[in-house]
Amino acid sequence: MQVVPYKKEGYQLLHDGAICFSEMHQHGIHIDSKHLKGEYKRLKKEISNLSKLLESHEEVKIWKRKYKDNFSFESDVQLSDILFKELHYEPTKFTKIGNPSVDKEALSALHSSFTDRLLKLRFYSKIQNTYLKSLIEETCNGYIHPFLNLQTARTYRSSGSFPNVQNQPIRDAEAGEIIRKAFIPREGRLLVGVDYGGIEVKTAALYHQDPTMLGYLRNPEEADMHADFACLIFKLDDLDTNNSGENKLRKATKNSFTFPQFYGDYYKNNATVFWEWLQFSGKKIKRNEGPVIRNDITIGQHLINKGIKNFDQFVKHIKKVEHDMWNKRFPVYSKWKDKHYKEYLKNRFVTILSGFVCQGAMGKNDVINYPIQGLAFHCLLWSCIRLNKLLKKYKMKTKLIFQIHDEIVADVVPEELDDYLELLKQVMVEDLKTHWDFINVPLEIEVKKSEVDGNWFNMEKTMTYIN
DNA sequence: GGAACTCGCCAC
DNA sequence: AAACGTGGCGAGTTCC
Repeated sequence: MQVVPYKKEGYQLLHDGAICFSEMHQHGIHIDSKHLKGEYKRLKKEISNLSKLLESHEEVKIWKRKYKDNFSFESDVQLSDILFKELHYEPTKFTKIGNPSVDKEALSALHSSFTDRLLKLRFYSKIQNTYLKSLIEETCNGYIHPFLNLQTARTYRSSGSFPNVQNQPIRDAEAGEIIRKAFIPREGRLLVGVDYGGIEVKTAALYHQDPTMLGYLRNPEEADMHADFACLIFKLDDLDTNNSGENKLRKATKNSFTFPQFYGDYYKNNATVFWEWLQFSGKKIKRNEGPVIRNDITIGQHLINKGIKNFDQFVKHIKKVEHDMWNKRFPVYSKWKDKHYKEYLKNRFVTILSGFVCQGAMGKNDVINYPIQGLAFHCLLWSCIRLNKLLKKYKMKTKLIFQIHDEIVADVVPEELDDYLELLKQVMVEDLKTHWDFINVPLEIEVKKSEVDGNWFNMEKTMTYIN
């Protein structure tokens, strides 16, 4: 599989992008070394305490007896051997090549104090070895200078390395706090992050032009796609986003159904993920389970009232919603996917609107996803290049420092903050649409900022802007 | 002692 | 018929 620019425009984008990223690389990110070293020490102690506690478990005694000097808590091979061969636990999950899995899900399923403790150790070890350690190693005179690569991803997205700034923890609050507090602005400055809202859904629409989807994107005040799907899935007449339980259902729908469907997932997986989200304990739905919705009833009770009493019935229902999604709600999107894939089978390549060709052996999901994902990133790349040029042109001291696919982070001088925000609006929302006139949906940016001398963990939402 | 592999897990 | 897209990286393991 190969991706190449096929228009001069595509080539130019990468050329300018490489220069821009190399300047961001030179700018570097200010790092709180004291915080890093303190946390590293703290976790070392934490891990050592957990190790000691683990020694008392029967499983570890057997493990150590068998592996002697080679024993390691980090060895999945050893762990798998002890649990499933020595102790004869029943595996619930298997790896790609068919070995019993010892990932988080598999270990949690064993419900033992030993595996719970081991998972905790593994979590701290991940933070320590993957994040703290590499940040400490890469820090030079108080700064890291991470690489942002344009030559590696099949989709012509970017990647990051030494260290990879694109996968720093955030979803887990504890890990996020430990790591992101180390990312700080230059003295007397603040960090400002800006990201494009829903950019992949929008770039998809630029290809398929489904009228229903265009409607959602053009009327964000009146139409809410995720809420609409939540209503279908949970058999609700409408959804009240001010009700916290119902808002949870909307979020679960977005993460367990709508987005996975766009990436090419299917109803059976969706249903399984929903079960986790809703925290349903067994196959049979119980009256007292799940988030509480209006009139103080649980979603468990509500589903039972609507005739969905167990997992199998729920799966069948999701299958129906999936069918409705692609055949009734988004038939034009659906037809585009088929047509686009057939064209690939005929030509053996597909093009990206920003001026690239994807060619070679690809699966159906790849053929559909690459042009969408690539173009979404190219929107950000174009903005990065333009912003960087204008900051230099206006002789501003504010610097772009890194980028995460649909987000740009800058180190901002407080006196320049308002000007920088204006630049963001102008470039990311207005100028990009002029540059690529095929963008016929509104663009939206969301801006977060830290305090002056703050950090990347404590970011506060400051502005959204839609055109 | 390094290359290539597996597995697990972090991000968008 | 098939079944979630893109990456980086650490630790352990195996092979040469």
